[in-house]
Amino acid sequence: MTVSIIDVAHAAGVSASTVSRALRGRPGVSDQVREQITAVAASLGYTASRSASSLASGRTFTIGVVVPYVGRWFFSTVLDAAEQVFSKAGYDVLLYNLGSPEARKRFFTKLPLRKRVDAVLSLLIPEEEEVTALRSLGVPLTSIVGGPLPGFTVVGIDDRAGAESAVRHLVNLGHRRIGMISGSSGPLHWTTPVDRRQAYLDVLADSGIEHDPALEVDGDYTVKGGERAMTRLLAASRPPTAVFAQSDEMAMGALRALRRHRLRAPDDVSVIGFDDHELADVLGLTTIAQPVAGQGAEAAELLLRQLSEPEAEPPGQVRMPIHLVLRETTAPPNPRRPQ
Amino acid sequence: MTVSIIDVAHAAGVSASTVSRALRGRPGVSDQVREQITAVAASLGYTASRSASSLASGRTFTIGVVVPYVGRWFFSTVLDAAEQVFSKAGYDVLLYNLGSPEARKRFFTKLPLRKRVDAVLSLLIPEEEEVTALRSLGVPLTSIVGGPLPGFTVVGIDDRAGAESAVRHLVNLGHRRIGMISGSSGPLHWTTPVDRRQAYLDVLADSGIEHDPALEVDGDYTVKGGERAMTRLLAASRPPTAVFAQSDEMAMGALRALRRHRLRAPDDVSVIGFDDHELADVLGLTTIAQPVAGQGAEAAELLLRQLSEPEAEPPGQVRMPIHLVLRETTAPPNPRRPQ
DNA sequence: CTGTTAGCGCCTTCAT
DNA sequence: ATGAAGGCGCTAACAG
Repeated sequence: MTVSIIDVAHAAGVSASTVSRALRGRPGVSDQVREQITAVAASLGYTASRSASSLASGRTFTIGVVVPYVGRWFFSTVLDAAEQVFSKAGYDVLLYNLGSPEARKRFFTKLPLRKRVDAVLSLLIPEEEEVTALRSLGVPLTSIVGGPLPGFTVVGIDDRAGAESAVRHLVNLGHRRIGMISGSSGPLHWTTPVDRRQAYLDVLADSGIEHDPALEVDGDYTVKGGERAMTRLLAASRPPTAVFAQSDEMAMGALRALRRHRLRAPDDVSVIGFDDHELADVLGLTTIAQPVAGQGAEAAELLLRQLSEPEAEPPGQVRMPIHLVLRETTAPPNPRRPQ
Repeated sequence: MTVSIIDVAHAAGVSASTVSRALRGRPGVSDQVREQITAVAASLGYTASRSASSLASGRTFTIGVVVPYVGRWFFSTVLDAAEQVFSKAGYDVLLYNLGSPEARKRFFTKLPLRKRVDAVLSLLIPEEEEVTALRSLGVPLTSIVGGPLPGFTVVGIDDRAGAESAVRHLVNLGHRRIGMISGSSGPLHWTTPVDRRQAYLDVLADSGIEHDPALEVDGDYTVKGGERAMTRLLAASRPPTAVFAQSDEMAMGALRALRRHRLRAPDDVSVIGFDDHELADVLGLTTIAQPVAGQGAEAAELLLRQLSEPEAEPPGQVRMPIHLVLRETTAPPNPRRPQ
């Protein structure tokens, strides 16, 4: 039924080994024969069975990509970029979407990618035992987001610096009551919320502004959470005149809450986000831009390099640049409103 | 190095075939032996090599998912839902992201999923030759979006009905000059833009409104395109008082254009979208909601059913329900503005 | 119920 | 530069 390497060999009048060598560009085949074999293979529509070649060679030419939520903009954007790099290099992508706790547990106990992948790209921050499980695969590991992780190449941004410029921007505009909508903590290695919070505290202290715990609210990294958080901030005895949201999606929720309260940004409250979400521009949201697709592509390339040069010491951590994008949701505090 | 089925067999004092049978839940193994083997396998951390078992059995337990742009909300949402269904059933997902024309051509000529998948879920509308290529795989095929396709199970919505209720909503509000931001045509089987346009024309005719070609502009299914389209509509000699955008992302672009022109929805122009994008709520966008994740899950389940019941005739087409979601961007035409 | 015997399709020595 | 033989790890028939 389906055409095998032997069919090609017969049709070309050579042995299977020669076909194998020829098609994979290995030395030991005369140019003429190689050309002929290539032509025959094409005309027969031959493709080597991945199962068979993996079994024989030990290489799978596929990369496992582990994602917490494919549906979220950040992750799908990273995945998109990474997949392009992998497929261009001839690698397939096995996707594992670990949104629910059950899916996640199932994945790490059964570890379906054992013997199935040449490398793993993780877009989630693994817990302690998950790290161990991944390491046991014995393949190169790269991760996006999060702090340094022994045995992993981590691609990310400087969260501290990003959050600093966000808060400093608000301070420079003249704000003194600055709220923060933060992300929930999560796993141990998930340093992002911690770093961004520390930067917030540092800039406040540096500017001689007293920190008011009432102005810090959790927004769960979601639009809905951001909306709830802003609602709580507005209900404070002395509401903030500006808010730093640790993600654009939470910032969008905050804008939504403002609209619901017949308030506007930046007239009543300034809002700055973090990420430069594809729709931040549509909403006119001022934010800290990070290269999302860029991180996916970079991580993928680093992984491929480890595959092609197994001897070379892989980088432990790579930082991508960030920058402030000024749009329309931040302005100096409104003098007509009470501070 | 890695533990094989023979290691387990030795450790358990049985043969490899018995281990194979026991672990896969096949009949012909006493409960006692099965239990013991399961325990031994677990303690050794054994997982069957997918390559080897696929090669021997012909089954791969993996599904190929083909996507035009993983980065776009609609597709990543469908993918998210489908992946969950597949992985719960013990299937892995091989992802192919075919954004660029080169990637797409490469995919359909090399057809890397030959002999690698048990079924294919396509989120793109295949061209004529692409349909042939997919059929040649000899596995069940399901597709999301698009018209009926022989040999495929197609899951989708009633585009006609959806667009009809959108336009009718505008008419009912009293609008007579109704613009449309449409999606570009694309491949032959891509009936969505055609259907939605036809519904637009039908409702206009049905309401005794003359169709003005100047009020129809292409928005390319993107935010930017929607913005450009709305800008053109506003420049018309007699601009529309309401606009139907064939997707929420184009509608968001339209809202952006309005803001840039110091206009507002619905005060100056009403805007209705299509999809119920996750951020439609944030923007207060009135729209036609379609079950996006629902379609992904449904398609995945139909595929699994075909796998478990190969005899049964698969459904040719499945329609999911849609409904109008009233929010804040539509209202009766403003009497203070000239029609 | 369990073990034995052949492959699945390819890659990799080792000869020639 | 090429061919022959063996094996990758597992499953599926066939015996017992």
